[in-house]
Amino acid sequence: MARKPADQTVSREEIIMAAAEVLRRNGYEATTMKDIAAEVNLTAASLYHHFRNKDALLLAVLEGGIEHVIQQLEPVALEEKPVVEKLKQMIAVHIVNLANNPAVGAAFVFEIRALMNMRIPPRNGGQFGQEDMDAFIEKRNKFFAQRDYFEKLFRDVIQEGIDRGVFRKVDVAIVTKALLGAHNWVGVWYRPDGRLSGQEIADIMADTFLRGLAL
Amino acid sequence: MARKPADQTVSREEIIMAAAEVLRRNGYEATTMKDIAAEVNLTAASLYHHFRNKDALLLAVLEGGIEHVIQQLEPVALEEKPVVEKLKQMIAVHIVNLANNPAVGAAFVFEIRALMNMRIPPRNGGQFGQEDMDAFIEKRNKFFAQRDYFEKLFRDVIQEGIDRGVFRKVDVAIVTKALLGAHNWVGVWYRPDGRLSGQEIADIMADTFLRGLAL
DNA sequence: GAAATAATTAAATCTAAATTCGATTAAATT
DNA sequence: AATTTAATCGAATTTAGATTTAATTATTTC
Repeated sequence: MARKPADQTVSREEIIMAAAEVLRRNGYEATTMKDIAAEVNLTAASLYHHFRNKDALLLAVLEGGIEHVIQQLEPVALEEKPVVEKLKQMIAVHIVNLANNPAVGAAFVFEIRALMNMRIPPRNGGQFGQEDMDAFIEKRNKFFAQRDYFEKLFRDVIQEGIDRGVFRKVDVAIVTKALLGAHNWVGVWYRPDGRLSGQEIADIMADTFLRGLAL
Repeated sequence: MARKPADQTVSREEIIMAAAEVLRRNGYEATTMKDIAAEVNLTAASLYHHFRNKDALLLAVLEGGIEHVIQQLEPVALEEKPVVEKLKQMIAVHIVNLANNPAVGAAFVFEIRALMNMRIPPRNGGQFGQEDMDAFIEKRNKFFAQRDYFEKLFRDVIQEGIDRGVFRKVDVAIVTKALLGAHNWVGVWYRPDGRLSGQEIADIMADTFLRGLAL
């Protein structure tokens, strides 16, 4: 036989979402292609029709996540408006994102290391050609650049606040790491059925953090 | 042959430290027994003389870490002194710990999931008896209890500050998670050769956070 | 210094997981 | 309707890695 009779066909996007969810539960290394496939009612072999290999699938999860956040964050960060408002809104965007998709958020915290340490070419070599490797490495580097840019968006706004005399003179690098650490952790502990919504959590955190920055 | 001639014999503690370091680099699932063994100039087989299996080794890393922190944190948390001072000191203890041993700190952030999802008995079953499993599960539960207790120490001090009218009325659960998230992240980005010492980072973070709590 | 114990190793086992392959069916195009 | 392209599967391949075993040497202990 081949192909399940009555069932729907599965899209690339659906696989990425499913992968994120399985990754959240088990982590990259502990997740098997079979696990991911099962989540969308496919066999492991079928996944290779959509992604070159497991690494490419992880990268796709992370890429999708960062692009989505940056796309929402950038306009706010670059807008001309009071820094306090701006930062408050950025915090909300980030945390609400994390709450809406904790799986992707958790991947950010947990799986970036897997991406860093990834052996290229992959373990068994496979039919990976030089071009495949180059393409993968380029995508990966782009991802890291976006991650750094994401952090920079926050850092720059905090710096702007200091320059404008709205925030006190803090160590911007450290304070930014502290803020993002608090955020990232949300992706780890947040549960959709919890007491508070993403927006409520964001408000509490923004409030506390902004008081910490106030003169 | 057997046993290296002139070399020193390796202790359980040394293996635990080595494991933490390798874990920090690669993560639990991606770390092989061979990797850990190499770090202490042993073969993989030798590790089984010191630990029942890979899981037990991870548990030992985490156990050692939490016990060490709690041991330092508890006296401070339970001491009778101004809450502000107390919390400041607790933050310093935690962060300095993380900075002194980022490997263990990173294990906390990254590897707890591996411990949660761990299949007992382990993959190939091995010579694991019911007693072994029971012992492992008990140790694991104890670890989780300690982790919760650790978080409670911080939560209680923040609550105390509110009760005494020293801190404003914040959502204690969320604010505690935010604080610990910021801390945990230190274990991820901190580098011993970086610009600031653990104590300096702690001071900056404590300062910002305490202002966030102030009335 | 013999016997027990601790630490180590090489080699063998055993399994799970990534990936490939060839066949098959569905859907879209021409 | 014929052909191409997309999606799927089962089975085979390959490999790495955890764990076991049996042997070897070092260190205590009596």
